[in-house]
Amino acid sequence: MNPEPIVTRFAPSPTGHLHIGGARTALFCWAFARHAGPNGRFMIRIEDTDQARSSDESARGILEDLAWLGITWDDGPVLGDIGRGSRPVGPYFQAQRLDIYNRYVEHLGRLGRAYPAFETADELDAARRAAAAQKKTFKYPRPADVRPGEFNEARWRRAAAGEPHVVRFAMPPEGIRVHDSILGEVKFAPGEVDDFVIRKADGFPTYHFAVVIDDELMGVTHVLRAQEHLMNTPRHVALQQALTRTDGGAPFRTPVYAHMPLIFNMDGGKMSKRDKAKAARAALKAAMQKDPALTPALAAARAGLAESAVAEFLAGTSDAVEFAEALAGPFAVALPEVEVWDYRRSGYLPEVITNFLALLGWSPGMKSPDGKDVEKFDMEFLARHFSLERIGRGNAKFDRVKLLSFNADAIAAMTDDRFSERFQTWADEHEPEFARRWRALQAPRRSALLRLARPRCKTLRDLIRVVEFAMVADEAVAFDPAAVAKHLTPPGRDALAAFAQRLRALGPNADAAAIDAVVAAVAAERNAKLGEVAQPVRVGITGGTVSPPLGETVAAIGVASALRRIERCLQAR
RNA sequence: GGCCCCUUCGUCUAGCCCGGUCCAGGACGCCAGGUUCUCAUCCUGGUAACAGGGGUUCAAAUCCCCUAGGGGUCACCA
Repeated sequence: MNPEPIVTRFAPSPTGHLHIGGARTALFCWAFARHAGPNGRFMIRIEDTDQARSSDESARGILEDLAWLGITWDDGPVLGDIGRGSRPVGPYFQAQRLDIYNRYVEHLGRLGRAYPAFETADELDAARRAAAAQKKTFKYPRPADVRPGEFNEARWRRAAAGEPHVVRFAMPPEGIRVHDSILGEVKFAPGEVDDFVIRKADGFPTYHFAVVIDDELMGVTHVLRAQEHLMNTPRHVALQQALTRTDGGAPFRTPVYAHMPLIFNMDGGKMSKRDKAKAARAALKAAMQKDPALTPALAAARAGLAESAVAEFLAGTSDAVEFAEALAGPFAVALPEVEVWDYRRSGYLPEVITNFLALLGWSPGMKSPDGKDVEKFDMEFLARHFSLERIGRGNAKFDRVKLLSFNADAIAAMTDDRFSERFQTWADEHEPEFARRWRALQAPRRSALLRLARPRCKTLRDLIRVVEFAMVADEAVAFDPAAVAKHLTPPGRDALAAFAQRLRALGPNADAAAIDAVVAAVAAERNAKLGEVAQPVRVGITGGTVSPPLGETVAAIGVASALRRIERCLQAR
C-alpha cells in the first residue's frame, strides 16, 4: 500500500517580481514536499486571473527567481530543464482553465449555492462608503429572492440573456471551523462572511474560487501560505463543503492548512517597493541639503529624468520605483532590497537567502556539539528536517544586517576557485562591462586580486569596489584630495620617493613579503612608524587611504605599474 | 471599528506541548580589549529579554484568566 501522497503548491500571481516573502512561502512549500521524499510533490501554479495586472513576463521572472534559489518544482510550467515530468493536472496557468471554472460555477448554480448578482461596482462602492460613514462594516446583503438550495431560474435567465453580472456564492448559515496546523482551530461565527463573488463580470473566476477548484483537481493536500490569507480560509472551506466533483461526484476535500507568520521590515512596516522610493528620496534630499547648488533640475539631468518627475518624487506625490532606480546610480544610493531579484543583483548567494529565509519563522531546534544553535544549513538539510510543528506563530522582522553577515560567512567559507566562478557568473549577468575587463586580466593577477579581496567581500558585488584600484589604468588613478592633504605632506612625499627607489631595486617580480620588508626598511631608516610610510605609499598607488595590505596591493598590480603610479603622483605636485 | 492571529535580549530565535536541570542558551548587532600600515577578516570578553497583572502549585518563561500592545483582514486584487 502506498502512503498518502503529499502535494504542496506555490501559486504566485504574475504581477511583478518575486517578493522575498513569497520566496519564503515557496521555500516552505518546497521543503515540506521534499521532506516527504518520493511521496511528496511540489507544484507551481500561476494565478493570472487578474487580466489587467498579469503578464507573462513577470510569470517568467518569478519562475527564474525560484529556479535561481534552488526551489525546483515537480509539476508546473516548464522553464528550460526545470519542471518536466508533470502529472496530467495542468494547465498551470489559470487563464487557461476558464472552462473548468465555468463548469463548476454552473454546477453550484444548479445546486442553488451560487447566483448571478447584478449590482454594479459603483453601487457597491456607494453602499460601502455609506456603511463606513456610519462606522459599520459592509456585508453584501443577500437579495430576498435568493434562497440557498433552490436554483434561481429568473436570475440565471437574465444572466444568460447577456445582462452584466457577477456570480456570488451563497454562504451556509452555520459558522466555519478552520483547522490550522500552526494556529490550531480558528472559528468564524455564522454571518461573519458574506456572499462573495466567485466569477467576475469579465467571466474570470475570483481567486477564492479558482484556488479551491484547482487545489482539488490538482490533488493539493497541504496549503502553506502567509497568515494574511487566514481570513480567506472560511470562504474556501465553505466552498469545499458545497462542492462535489463533476467527474464522479466525490465531495471536495479540505486540505491541511498552515498559515505562516508574516515578514516585516525592521521598522515594522511591510517590505514594499515603496521602501526604495523612500530611500532614494531621503538620499536625494540629503544631497541637496549638503550641496545648495544641487537643484531638482540638476538632479533630473544627472539621472536622465524629467524635472517635473523629480519634483513630484521629492514632494512624495510619486513613489515610482523607476525614479528611485534612476536616481540610485548617480547619487550612489543603496536601495533596500525587497524582491529576490534585488538580492540577486546585489550579489547575495541563493543558498544564503534560502538559509536565512528558512530561519524566519522556522528553526531546526538543534544544537551542534559545541552547544550552539544550528543555524547554518543547506537545502538538503532543510528538506530533511523541515516540519510544520516547528513553524512559529509570531511575525518576524527581516534583519538585512544579519543576512549580510551570513553572506559574508558563506563567501569566507568558499575556496578561491569557487569564489572566482561565482563572481564571474554573477558579473556576467549583472555587470557585463566589468566582467569583460575582469576576464581580460591575466590569470595570476586575477587570482591574486581574488585572494586579497575575498575577506573584504560581504557580497559578490563588493569585489568590484575592493579591486577597483587594480582595474584602472596607471595614468587614470584619481587621487583623493583629502587623502593627499593628509598623507602627502613633505615627509610623506619623501618617504614615498624613498620607497619607490628601494622598490625599483627589488626588480619587477618582487613578492608581497619583499615589498612589505621595503616598507619596514624605509620606516626604520627614518625612525618613523610603519603607518607614516605605508599611508603615503598607499595614496600614491591607489589614490586613497584604503586598500589591502601594501605588499599584496603592490604585488597585485605589479612593481612596474606601482612605480609608474608613484612617479605620476610625485610629479603632480 | 467588526472579526481573527500574535507577544522570550535592539533583531532572528532555543527553551514552552511533558512546570524544577533557566538568576533563560545561541546567532546577528552593539560595546570593550587583542592582532594590525589603512580597510576588512580573525580572536577574547561584555551588553541585553520571559509585555503587565492576577491565579494554580512546594515550584511557572513553561498551566489558567484578565489587561495592554502589535499585526492581519474587511474588493468584480491575489
